[in-house]
Amino acid sequence: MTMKKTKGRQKIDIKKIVKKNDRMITFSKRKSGIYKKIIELSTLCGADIAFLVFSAAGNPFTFGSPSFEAVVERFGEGGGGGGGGDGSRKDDDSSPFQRTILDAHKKIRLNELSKQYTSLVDELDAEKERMKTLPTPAPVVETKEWWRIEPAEIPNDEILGQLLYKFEDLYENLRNIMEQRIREGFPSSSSSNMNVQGFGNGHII
Amino acid sequence: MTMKKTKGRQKIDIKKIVKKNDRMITFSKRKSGIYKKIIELSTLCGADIAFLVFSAAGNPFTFGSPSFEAVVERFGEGGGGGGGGDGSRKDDDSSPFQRTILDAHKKIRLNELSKQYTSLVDELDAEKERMKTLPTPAPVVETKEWWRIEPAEIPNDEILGQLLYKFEDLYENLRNIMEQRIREGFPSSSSSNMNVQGFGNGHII
DNA sequence: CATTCTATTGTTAGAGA
DNA sequence: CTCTCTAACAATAGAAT
Repeated sequence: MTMKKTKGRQKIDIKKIVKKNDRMITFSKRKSGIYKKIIELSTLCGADIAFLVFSAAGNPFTFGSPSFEAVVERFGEGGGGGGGGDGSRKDDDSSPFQRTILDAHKKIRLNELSKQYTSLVDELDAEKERMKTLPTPAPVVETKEWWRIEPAEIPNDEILGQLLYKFEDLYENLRNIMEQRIREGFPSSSSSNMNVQGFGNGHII
Repeated sequence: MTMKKTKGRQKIDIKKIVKKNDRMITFSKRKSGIYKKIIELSTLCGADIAFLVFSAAGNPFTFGSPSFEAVVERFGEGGGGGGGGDGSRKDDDSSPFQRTILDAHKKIRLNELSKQYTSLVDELDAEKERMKTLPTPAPVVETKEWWRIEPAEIPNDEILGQLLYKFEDLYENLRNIMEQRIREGFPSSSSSNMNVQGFGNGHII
């Protein structure tokens, strides 16, 4: 007789998968499926997309088109967000948008934070480039939990020293930047025109 | 004769849809499709997801589970990001993760920025609540482009005055907070343990 | 931009590597 | 967690609202 090779796709209820292994498999496959959908939507419609997901185990994954960071930055630059932004598991692009004054502030604030983040990333990228030119390039420490770097994981003290120096240098740099920004003060809302360009349109470094 | 009611789904190439109207329709439908996929992935696997998309027209839409903002905040709290983070239209969760020192810095920074953003949002939410209790609740200004609020759109000068006062008050508040944080200084990397908890685990306000 | 209808294409559950 | 295979399910192009 002709046995079917597989049972084929089975209908499942949309509720938490109990078996850990099955859950991980589904997570991996469906995440890939969404990535594909994102690429398709971006390509077909010329949309910019950022996607961020934490697995049940707490591992983060980011994906974006044209790139995760570029889209997040664009969000900060004045694209604005959806509506209330409080809804749990609910679409927040109600139409017409409830763009309240509160939202305006959130955007202005996020814009500034994003700018700071962007310039820091640029600085770090430059630093990364400089370190590449070192005679003995420092081996990269690979840890799943970056905030728990054990001393034993650092190959040798020389490299550790180099890294610590770089860290302190960068912190110093950032501190100076923030102090300068505060001395300059924030623009006050003396006009109803709250264009974000008032915060400066270039990198702060 | 029995004419088919529709042509059914047609195969299409994944390239930019030329006809503007068709593109908008596809954008709307596929965006909804991805929202559904996100809810399913979140429910099935217990994952937290944030999704952000800009339409070709530049309109932003956010979606998330359990909520867009909660997931972004979690990202800042130490979840860390994917790998290199530079790839255009490419998955950045290469395995094993290339969690470089650069990434660690980006996360620490993002963590702090996110904290500031979160506390500002909290403050604004509280402010929003207080304004609700006013005798004459201020009508909300609805504009698609929040950064271009024309004076004519403000119902009357009394409400405008109220709003401007609130804005300046909030800016003042934030300025003080940032100055205080800078006086306290940032933790230096004197230890290899760079746990983000060093930045404080509560709101800064 | 959002929705509905239907035929058709695309995605994926289960099992195994 | 990732990847392959196959038979079912599920998403969606096109047209119209």
